[in-house]
Amino acid sequence: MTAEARSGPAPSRVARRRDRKVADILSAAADVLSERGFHGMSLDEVADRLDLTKASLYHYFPSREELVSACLETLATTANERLRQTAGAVSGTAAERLGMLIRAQLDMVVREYPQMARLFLQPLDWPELYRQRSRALRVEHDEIFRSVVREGIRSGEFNVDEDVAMHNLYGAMNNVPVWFRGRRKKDVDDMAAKVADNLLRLFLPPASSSSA
Amino acid sequence: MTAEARSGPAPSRVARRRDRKVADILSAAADVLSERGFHGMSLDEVADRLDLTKASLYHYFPSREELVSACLETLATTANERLRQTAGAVSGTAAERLGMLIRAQLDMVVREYPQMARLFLQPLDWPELYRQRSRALRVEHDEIFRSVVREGIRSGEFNVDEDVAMHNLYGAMNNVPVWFRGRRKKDVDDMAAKVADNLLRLFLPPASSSSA
Amino acid sequence: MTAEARSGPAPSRVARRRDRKVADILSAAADVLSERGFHGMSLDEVADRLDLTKASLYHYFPSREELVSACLETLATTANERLRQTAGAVSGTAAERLGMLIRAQLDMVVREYPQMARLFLQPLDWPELYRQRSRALRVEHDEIFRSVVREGIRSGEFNVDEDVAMHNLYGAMNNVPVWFRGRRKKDVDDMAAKVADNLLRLFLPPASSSSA
Amino acid sequence: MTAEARSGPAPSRVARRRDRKVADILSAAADVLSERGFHGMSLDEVADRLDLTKASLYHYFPSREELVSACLETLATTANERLRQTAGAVSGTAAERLGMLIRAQLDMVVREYPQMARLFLQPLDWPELYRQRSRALRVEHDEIFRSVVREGIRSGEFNVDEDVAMHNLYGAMNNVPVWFRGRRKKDVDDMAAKVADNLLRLFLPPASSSSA
DNA sequence: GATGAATGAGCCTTCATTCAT
DNA sequence: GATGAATGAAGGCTCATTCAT
Repeated sequence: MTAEARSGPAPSRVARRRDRKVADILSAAADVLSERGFHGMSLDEVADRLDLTKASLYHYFPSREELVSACLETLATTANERLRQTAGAVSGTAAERLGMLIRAQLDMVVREYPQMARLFLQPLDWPELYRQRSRALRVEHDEIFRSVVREGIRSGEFNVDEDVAMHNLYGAMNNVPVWFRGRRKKDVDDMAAKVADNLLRLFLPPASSSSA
Repeated sequence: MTAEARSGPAPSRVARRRDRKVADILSAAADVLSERGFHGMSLDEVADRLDLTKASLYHYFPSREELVSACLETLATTANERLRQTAGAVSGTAAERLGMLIRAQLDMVVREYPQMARLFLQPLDWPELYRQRSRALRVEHDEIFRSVVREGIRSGEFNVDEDVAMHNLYGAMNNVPVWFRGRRKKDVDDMAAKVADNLLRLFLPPASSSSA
Repeated sequence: MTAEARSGPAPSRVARRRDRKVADILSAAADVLSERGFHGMSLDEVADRLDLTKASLYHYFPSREELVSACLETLATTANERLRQTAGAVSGTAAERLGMLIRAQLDMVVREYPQMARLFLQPLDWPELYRQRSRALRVEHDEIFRSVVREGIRSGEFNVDEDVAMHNLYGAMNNVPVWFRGRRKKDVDDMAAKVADNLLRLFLPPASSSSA
Repeated sequence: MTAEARSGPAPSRVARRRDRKVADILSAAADVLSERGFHGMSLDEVADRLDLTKASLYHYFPSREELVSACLETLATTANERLRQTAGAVSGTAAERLGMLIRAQLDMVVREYPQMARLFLQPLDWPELYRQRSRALRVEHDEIFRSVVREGIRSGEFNVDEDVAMHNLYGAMNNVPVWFRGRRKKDVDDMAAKVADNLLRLFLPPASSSSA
C-alpha cells in the first residue's frame, strides 16, 4: 500500500520484504480483532502471534490507532472485492442477485471474519475516529448492495423505501455472527441460507398486506 | 436489615434516599455504558457524572461487575414491563399486534433507552459472564414477541421459520439507534413507523417468491 | 480506664455503659488482631463482629492507632496480672518458680492470646510507634521473669548471662504459637510442658560443658 | 528463549544485565520486606529505592506475589548454601559442630540478611500461600541442623526431644536480629558468641535437673 | 450515641508509547 | 530492523477518616 504506490523503479527487495511484513501484521491484528474485539486487542498479543516485540510493531505502524484503521481498510477491501466478484458473476432477477450478495456477505461474516460485522455496524462503543472511518469505508460496500436494490425498485420487482430496507438488512445481517457463535459448521450453512431467504422478504411486497 | 424487614409502607427516609441514589447511579452507568461500551465504561466517568468519587460508588455496588449487571437487569425489567403492557393492551390480527410490539420496542430503544439495544445485541467482545446474564434476561423479552409470532404462524397469517425471522427482527430492531443517532426527533417518528412496517414483512409470505 | 480513673462520685450509668462498650470493642479488636495480624485487622471487621458501624468505633477511639495501642495495653495488663499471680503463688527453687512462669506464659500465648506473642516479639514490621509502646509495656513483664532469674543467679542455682538467656527464652517462647498452630489441644498441653522443661536448660549449667 | 538455550558460557550482555537487575530488585525487595513486613511492602517503595517506576518492576516479575516468592527462595538458597559449607567444613563433637552452625546462622541473620529471619519465623499474618512456601523452603535448612542434632542424640552426647529443642533453637535464633537492632558491630560479635553458647545448652543435659 | 454517605490516598496491575542500543 | 527497558496514565479496589443527620 505504501511501496506499491510509488511510481519509481521496481520496488527494492527490502521494500517487498517490508510490505510482506506489513501484511503479516495486518493479518495477525485482524485475527486478534476478531477474537477479542476492538477493546480487547492489545499490541502485546498481536506481537506475540508474530514472534515479535510490541516495540517492533512501531516500525510499521506509528500507533495502535493506525494499525486498527489499516485493519479496517483491509477488511473492507477484502469484503468489497469479494462482493463485487459475486455481483459481477450473477445474472437473473434483482431478487436472485440480491440473494447472492446476502449469502456472500453472510458467508464472509460468519465463516471468515466475524469481526468484519463490526465494520458495518458502526459499533456504538468505538471512538468517534473509527466510526467516521468505518462509515466512509462502508459507503462502497453499501453501494454494491444498493445498486441491485435500486434496480429492483426501478423494475418494480422490489417495493420498498430503500433506506429503511437497507438498514434493516444490514442490522440483521451483521448480527448473525453473534447468533451463530458456537454452532456447528453444518448447521451454519443451512441457517445462513434460511436467513438470506427471509431477509429477501424485506424487499418484496407481502402477499396480503395489512400495513401496505 | 432493619428497614428491609418491614412490611413495606414505611421505607425509612434513609432507605428511600439510598434507593434514589442507586437509581441515579444505574442511570448514569447505563448512559456511559451506551456511549462508551462495556470496556470503555470507567467507574471514574460514572462517578464524575454524578459529582461523586469512584470510591463512593462502592457504597452502593460491591464491584464494577455488579454495577454493570444491575444495569442490564434494570433495563431488561423496564423493557419487559413496557412490552407486556403493550402486548396486553392490543387486539387484532397477529400482524397488527406484532406491529405494535415492534413499534413499542423501537420507541424505547430510540427515544428513551438507547443503551437498551446493547442488552439485546450481546456484543461479541463482552466477557462471557455478561453474555450469559444478558442472554438469560433476554429470554423473557423474547418470549413476548415469540408468543405473538407463534400465534400468527398457527393461524396461517405468518409463514416463517420462527427462529430465523426472530433473529433478523432483533438484529434490525436493535441496530436502529445506531442508524438514528443524531437525527431530528420529528424524522425519527416517521422513520420508526416505516421501519416497523418493513420489518413485518419478515413474517408475511411474499407476493411472488423468486427464491425457493 | 477513663471513667474508673475519675475521682468524682459514683460513675454514672452512662459512664459504666460506655466502659462496657469500650471493653467489648477491645475484646473484639484483640480477637481480630490475633486472627489477622496487625496489618490484617481492619476497622470494618472489628465493627462487624460487634454489630456496629465502622463510624461508631470513632466514638470510643479517636483512631485506629489508638485502638491498637489500647489492645496492646490490655493484653499486657492481662498477661502481667496473670504472671504476677503465678509468681506470688509458688515457692521452691528458682528453677521450679521459673518453670511455673514459663508454663503460665506458654499457656496464655498458646491457648488464649496467640496475638500476645507479638507484643513480646517486637515485630519488625510494626510501625516504630507501636514498637516503642510495646517495648515499654514489656518491661514490666520482663521484670517478673528477671527477678526470679536474678535470684537463681544470686543463689548459684543458675549460671548464665542474664540478658542472653532472657532473650533466648523470649524468642523461643513467643515463637511457640507459630509452631503449634493447628495442632490438637491435647497435644498442645504435652508439648508445652516439654518446651518449658527444655527452656529451663538455658539457665542451668550443662552436665558436661564443652563450651563453658 | 534464544540466550537461555545456549550452553552457558556466553549469556549475552543483555542477559547478564537483566540478571543483575533482577538481583538488584530482589535485594531491594528483601530490604523493604524486612523493614516493613509483608503487608507493609509496597511495589512503589521497592521501585523508589531502585530509582524505577512501579510499572518497570513488571518487566522482571509478573506480580507482587512472584516477587515476594522469589525473595523467599533467594534467601533460602543463600542460607542453605552457606550452612552446608559450614557443616561440611567442621569436625569434632556434635556440640562443637552444632555450635558452628548456630554461629553461622547468627552471623548471617545478624550481619548480612536481617530479612532472613522472617523466612524462618513464618509470621502469623502472612497469607497461607506464603507460609506454605516458606515452610517448604525451610525444610532443607532445618535438615542441616537436625542431622547434627540426631547424631549427637545417637552418640548420647545430646539428650533432648529433637522437635522441642529444634523449635526453641529456631525461635531464639531468629529473634536475635530484633534484639540486636541498633547495637554497635563490636558488641554484636561478642553477643552472638554468648547467644550461641547459651543455645547449645538446649541440647545438653543439665548438671542437676530440678524439673522431672 | 449511632450511622450512612462521602472521600483521599494508596495499592496492584495493564498498556500504549518512547528510546537507547 | 529489532528489541529490552522504562514509563505515565489510567483502571479497579480498599480503607481509615470525617461529617451531617
